[in-house]
Amino acid sequence: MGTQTTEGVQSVARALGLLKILSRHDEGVRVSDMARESGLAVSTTHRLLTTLELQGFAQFDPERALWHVGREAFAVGAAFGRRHNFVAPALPYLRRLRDVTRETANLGILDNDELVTISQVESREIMRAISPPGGRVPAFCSGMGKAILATWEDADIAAFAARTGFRPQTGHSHRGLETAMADIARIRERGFALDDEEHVTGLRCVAAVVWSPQGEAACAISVSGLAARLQDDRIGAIGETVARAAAELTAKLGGVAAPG
Amino acid sequence: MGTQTTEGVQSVARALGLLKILSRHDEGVRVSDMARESGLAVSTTHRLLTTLELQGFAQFDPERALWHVGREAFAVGAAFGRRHNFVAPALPYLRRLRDVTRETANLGILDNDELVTISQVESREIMRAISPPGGRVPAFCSGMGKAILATWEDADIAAFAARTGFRPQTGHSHRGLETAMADIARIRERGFALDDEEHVTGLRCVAAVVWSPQGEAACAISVSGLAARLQDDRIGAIGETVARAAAELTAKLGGVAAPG
DNA sequence: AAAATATTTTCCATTGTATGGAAAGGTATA
DNA sequence: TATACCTTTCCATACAATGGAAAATATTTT
Repeated sequence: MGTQTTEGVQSVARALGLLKILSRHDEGVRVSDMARESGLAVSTTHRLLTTLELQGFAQFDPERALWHVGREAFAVGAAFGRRHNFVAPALPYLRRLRDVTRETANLGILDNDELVTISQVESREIMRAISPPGGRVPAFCSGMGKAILATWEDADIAAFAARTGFRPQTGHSHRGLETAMADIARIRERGFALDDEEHVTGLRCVAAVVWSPQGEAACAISVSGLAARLQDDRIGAIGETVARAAAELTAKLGGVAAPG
Repeated sequence: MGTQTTEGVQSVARALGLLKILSRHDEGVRVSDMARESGLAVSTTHRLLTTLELQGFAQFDPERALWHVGREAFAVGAAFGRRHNFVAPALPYLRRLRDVTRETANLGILDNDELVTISQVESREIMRAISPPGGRVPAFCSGMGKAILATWEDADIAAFAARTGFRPQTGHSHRGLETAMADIARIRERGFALDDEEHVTGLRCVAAVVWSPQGEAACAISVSGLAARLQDDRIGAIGETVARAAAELTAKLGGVAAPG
């Protein structure tokens, strides 16, 4: 029996899984706990960790017998950050958004059909922002996701919906193409997207798209906060503020809005 | 024949190697080039890349048929950054060092018996700093490395030297314990270390250690520049400047210099 | 201090899984 | 259209990954 197409190369998938577990435990993890959490045999876990260590992706603290993420993982991850180098120039804009609105400002990209929050201003720590769960959201349940989708051709959006489904997160989430496209139309018209408790109940989010030099959506920025505070009468003004910040960031990055 | 103890689990080591290659090519790499660079069969390379992609560690751009580092690598690498969270608070001090000395300011840690430069002010990009080759240096050939070693017990330094050797990089590098310990003694006395073209010919570096709250060396900071510019008459003043910055950073981090 | 318990690390035969050649399926270039 | 190059899939084979068990360590209990 050869390679499983669903999982890829078994040992590699397992090792990467261990790496993910390590990244969730800043305080360090013991081999036996790793084995428990991953469901692998202790000996297998140990052998995979040793391999990760030999390559610098894991780090073992012999004093406390704890495993950590290693420097190579950092070095490799840095390459991803470099490719998305709009993060650093975006920070001043996010900060200003935060200061003006007094709400949390976010930056996200569409990756692997989901919206990933890459940066967020409040903690001011870039790295911190990505890992917290909730960083990945189905695109249709996210203001930033919808803002990016709205830049696509209708046919592409429909194909995307057919492929990924809607995966509604709350009672407010889209669950059909008609209402979603109506929302998309409003986004195009207004120049910003509203996530009205579609991801988390009680949370609203106003987002606008940032364009790349290629005339495609590079990322989106947003302001998110409690629905109780982000009430309808503020949405228009905040939406315009976010859209303006997005336009400024687009200019700063040398981006251009797609024609049409 | 079972697992090779030198390499660990073969497929995992290979996959991690591919990740490292990906991280060296921000512009993206094609499968066949990856195969060439790694020495693996094309089909094997493709299968491993697919596995990495399934786990989010690699990303495939179907338009251009190019492979990139994926978001999970970023998320996992972020965990390493979090553990070494003295990087962010150090930046203002590094900037000031750079401004005062007009030379490059660096921050490094001892990891895996080598000195790894984690951050460096000039580009202001934290992430950029770690990847460039030269980031890893044998501890005895580095100002920061020697500054950290100088905080250890003599016996520990000797054991370290016995274990790792000196691995001299230039004609000026240490290659014996006697001269190295004499250097260490001078470092302890003056409060800063001098790398006098011991790593790269023509490059000098002045470093001082930053202490952790546990009274151990947390990291080191340094100023590096051309030997032609960092001449003897400036070393004393720069050394004191670096040592002062290191002391301030230590205080900021709640660290304490070890007694004795 | 000694015994008991828990955890890490090594070993090894067995089997399942990773492998690379080859062929099929695509996409640019001439 | 034909040619060349590249990506992707398939498959029999052999080799490398596996997990149980034992050895070596560390930690806790008596």
